[in-house]
Amino acid sequence: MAMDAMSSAVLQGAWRKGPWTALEDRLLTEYVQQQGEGSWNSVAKLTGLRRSGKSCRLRWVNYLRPDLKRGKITADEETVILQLHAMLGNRWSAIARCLPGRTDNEIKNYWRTHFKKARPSRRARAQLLHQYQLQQQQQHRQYLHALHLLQQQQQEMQMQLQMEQQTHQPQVMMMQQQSPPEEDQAVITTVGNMNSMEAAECYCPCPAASAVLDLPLPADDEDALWDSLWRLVDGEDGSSGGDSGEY
DNA sequence: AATAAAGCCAACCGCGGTTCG
DNA sequence: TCGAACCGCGGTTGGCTTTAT
Repeated sequence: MAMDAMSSAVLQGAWRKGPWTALEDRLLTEYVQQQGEGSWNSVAKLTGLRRSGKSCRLRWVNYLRPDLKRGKITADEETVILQLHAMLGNRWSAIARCLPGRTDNEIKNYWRTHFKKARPSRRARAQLLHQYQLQQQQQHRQYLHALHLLQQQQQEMQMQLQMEQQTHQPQVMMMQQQSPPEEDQAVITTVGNMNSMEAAECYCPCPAASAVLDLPLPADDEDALWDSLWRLVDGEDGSSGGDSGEY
């Protein structure tokens, strides 16, 4: 009996895995037609399917749902995927909700196979560029602010030294105990401990990002630039191999 | 024609959030 | 309030198919 097999499977934890058969598909479809979606863990109890609730849900959502759109991703859908991915990142389910009939798994697989290491669309490139420019501007402002505070501090110390020389009074010690606000102190400490090269890297931490700011670029250099950018986005250090795990 | 490499996709796994008793 | 069960999501894997050599 199916129920006997199911009970045994449940008790032993021996859920069936691997590709679904036509019979399993039919049982699951009938279950959803009668019970509706949800309560996936009760599918095995009511149908005799030796599949976990998780597996049943996945099979239904990704393959059996009647509103699924079959066939290749169209150019329009591809555009939507690229635009939404530029905005949302790897939030596949959110992207899928904007593409009726497509599943998050389908979109995820499509992205991986078509765009994972490919040159981004113009819009996606513009977005990436914009992010870099904002980051650079923010770092530039922080750098200038830190420099300004450093100069102020140096001027104050010079004035103190001059006053000390003029009055021969130990006021310097008193003045040195006055501290700038905490956050300024942190910046001063950070920048103050840097040599000029480190400060420059703080402002402009990677060659690819620097190059972005120098647009427009010759077409030949642009490809190299985007390669650099992708490596940066992927977090590569130049020694990575294989294709598992990274986006 | 044989075979290695790459492409593709269905399915599984682990984790985090939500619901319920 | 807390813990177990359930659900959904993103990442990863395994295997089949197609393409290149």
